[in-house]
Amino acid sequence: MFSTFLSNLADIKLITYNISIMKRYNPKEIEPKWQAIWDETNIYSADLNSNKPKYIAMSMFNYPSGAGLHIGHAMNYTISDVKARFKRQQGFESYHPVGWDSFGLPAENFAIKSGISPQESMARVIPGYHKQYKAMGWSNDWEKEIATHTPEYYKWTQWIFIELFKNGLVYQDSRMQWWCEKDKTVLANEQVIDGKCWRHDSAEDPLVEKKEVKQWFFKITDYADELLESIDDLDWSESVKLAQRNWIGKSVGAEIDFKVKDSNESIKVFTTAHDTIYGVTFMVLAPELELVTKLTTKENEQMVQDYVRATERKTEVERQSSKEKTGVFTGSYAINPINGKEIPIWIADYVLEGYGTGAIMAVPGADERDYHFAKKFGIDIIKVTGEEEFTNYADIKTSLSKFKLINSDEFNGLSFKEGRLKILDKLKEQKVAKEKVNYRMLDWSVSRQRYWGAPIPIINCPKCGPVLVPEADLPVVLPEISDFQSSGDGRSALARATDWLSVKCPNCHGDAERETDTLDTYIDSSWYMYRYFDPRNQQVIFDSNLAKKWEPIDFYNGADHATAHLLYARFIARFFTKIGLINDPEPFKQFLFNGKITASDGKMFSKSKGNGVDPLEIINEGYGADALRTYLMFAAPLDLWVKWDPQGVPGAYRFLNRVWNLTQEYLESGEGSLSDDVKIQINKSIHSMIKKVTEDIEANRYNTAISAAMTATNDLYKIKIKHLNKDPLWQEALESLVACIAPFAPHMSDELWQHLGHSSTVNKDSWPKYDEKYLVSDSMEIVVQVNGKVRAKLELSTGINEDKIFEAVMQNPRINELLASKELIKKIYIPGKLVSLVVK
RNA sequence: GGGGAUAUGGCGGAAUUGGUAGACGCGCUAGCUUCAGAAGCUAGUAAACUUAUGUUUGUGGAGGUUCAAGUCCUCUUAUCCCCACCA
Repeated sequence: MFSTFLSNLADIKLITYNISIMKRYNPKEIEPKWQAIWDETNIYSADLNSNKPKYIAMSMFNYPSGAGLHIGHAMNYTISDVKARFKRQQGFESYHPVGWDSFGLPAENFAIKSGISPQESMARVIPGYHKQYKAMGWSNDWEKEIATHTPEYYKWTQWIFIELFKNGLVYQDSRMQWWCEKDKTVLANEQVIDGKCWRHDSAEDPLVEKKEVKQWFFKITDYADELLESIDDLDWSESVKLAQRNWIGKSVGAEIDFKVKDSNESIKVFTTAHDTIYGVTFMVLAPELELVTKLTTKENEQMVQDYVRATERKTEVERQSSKEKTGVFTGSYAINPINGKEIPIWIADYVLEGYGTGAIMAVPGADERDYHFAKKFGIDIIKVTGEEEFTNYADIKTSLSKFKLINSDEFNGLSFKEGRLKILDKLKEQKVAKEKVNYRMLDWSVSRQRYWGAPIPIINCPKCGPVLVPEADLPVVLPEISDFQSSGDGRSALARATDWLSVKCPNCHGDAERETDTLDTYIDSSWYMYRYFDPRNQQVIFDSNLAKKWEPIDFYNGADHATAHLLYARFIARFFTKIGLINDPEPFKQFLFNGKITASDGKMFSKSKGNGVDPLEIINEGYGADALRTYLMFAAPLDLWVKWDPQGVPGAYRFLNRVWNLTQEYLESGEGSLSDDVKIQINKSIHSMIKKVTEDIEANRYNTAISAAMTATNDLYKIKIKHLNKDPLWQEALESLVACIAPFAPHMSDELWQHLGHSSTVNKDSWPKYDEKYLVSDSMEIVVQVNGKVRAKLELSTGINEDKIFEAVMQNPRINELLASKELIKKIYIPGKLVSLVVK
């Protein structure tokens, strides 16, 4: 498709039209030329100490893989690049940073297979990206490039671990963790998707398992409330804000102790409906709880053990897919603190270890799941709420307070609301309950049994236990090794790096060993935006004053990582704020969750399917980066998914070509001047374009910004047929047009800007201003509707008053005809727009 | 099961927030140019009817509010996304 067109393009005959003598648009020539000039002049290097107002726009940084740049990257980084360029042209000190999220599993897996170390593959792969990023025309500041796998960077990732530790936000715990047999590593909950590892989720991949592992945790739950509450004020895509709220999953309720009969044990439960406590007819523990063994009686031991084992073998998917309730009785009873009733204690897999306390008070009279369980096992069901008479359905929906408690002794007749307060008071008096807020979000497990990450700065001493590496000894450099396979005992390949492993305890100076776990790579990406403010600092993580000047990130975008990454980054920012490094607890002022690009059939692009579109191929074929960029930004609103249209890039190319040719024709036009009439037309067209493009880029409506530039180009084409000459207004019009498309097509714009006589670049301080006075015209079109239907359009002068307008309407022959022998009941005038007449 | 979003020509999508539906682009049609193709330029392109000025219908479906509804309200259908035995 492309090749037919382009082979022709290449040997285009210079005989058509009158462009024979003028330069033709050839991206293959001008794009590398300008990329070299930008490189030499360093024009995209931001002066962080500048007095200009600052602006920083960035997309989520890239994981460098052998596959190189794909069309999804082209989408993401062009979005932030357009924003950065727009602001740069507007006179901001605009910073479009670049970096590499270069730690992580793919490079390590590749190393295991190939024997090529991750350090080496990064050294090979990253320079390739440099070329590709430049070929796309992205205005990155290469002087401040960072990569998370360099000791200069991960020294500070380790430093963050130490600071969090010193502030009581790090702890070690043994947990049953998801374990990926293929990667030989534990996984965070969010890395388990449909029961499989997020990196191994195809049909033939194994399901994840649970394994007990000692791990380090960050106490992100300490910040749960703050993180939740401040979501409201963020200028972020709504879907992402919602995902964050759900992820944190706050619920307000109570924690209640149930004593176990004939035992010193008690069962703590979390409930949001303590008002139903009179309806509790049994307790359920998650099978994994330690308490289960203690509460199981001799007679039930075998049955319980069998059930627990069966549950362990079940995957999360199996547990969730079967709605049929299963469970066994432990043989023990608990005492309901509100009325002293004995209630049987069961275990069942519908209660999850990880949520709340892992135990529930079951109220089959109120909860559907408990109801099904009770039905199946013949347990009592007590109804504890009754309804008042309702006159309509809406009342039931809107007013829970109309439900009254029943079967609840002294609380009978109270509404839910009152019952909640009074029942809780009574339980609190007995000291068996307290208000409790529960979160779905758990603490952040940061240990990974992998090689290719930042080593955890901990030394395990047989005498002193885990001891922090002293700050002066940072970074704990990842040793270069040759066998990257996990040690197989659950530890990373680092366990075999014996020289590196043995070390003296900083505390007692006895023999000790380094921690062999590395840090979750999400930590690397949770603070990188701040390192951009001071990427070469060896003394501190970053200059706090610079960070305070440049925070927050004004514009951030990405098509993935809507929950984990953004939540972790917000957590770290809050911590940085607490320790005084920065002032703003929110790292990203604006976040755009942009759509992805798929193949024409709506399926994801993938190498294996062979349906990929290579951005560089399109550039090299002759359409150029400018046309590709313009198409990607024009195809749809940024938050929608785009289906790749093979005709899209040629279409964008055609538009750029029109702008190019128009400029060339102007440059070759003769002396002359324009009539006032034509001047009004040109001014109106150009100034409304400037207004629309300015507002639309600001509001992330790139597609309509580009269409406004197209409309103006079309207008100018119509005018130029008869009125093209060297009048200064033509110069001004073309400069405005070129400047307005520069964020999308920066190479061509710089070339044309030069043709138009500028020695400076269009990419700085060139944004045109519009003047409202050109947008108003002295006539207006008034639409006349009769009974809601458009029947006439009148061209009237703007100064005319309402009476005169109606007069003009009535004089219109067509309207006259329609009103004949009808009675005019109502007339409405919407200023400057329309007249609506109602007749009978 | 819960929550959210979307639905407009042959296609991607516009629509000043209740005021001329279909901007802009793709595709298609015709004309010019060309040996020819491609590119370029000009014009047309929601549907049906009409010689024509025009008329009627039309924003997933059914109702409603209004002088006026793609936009607001009620119900409904389909698609997509997120969360999911969350106590």
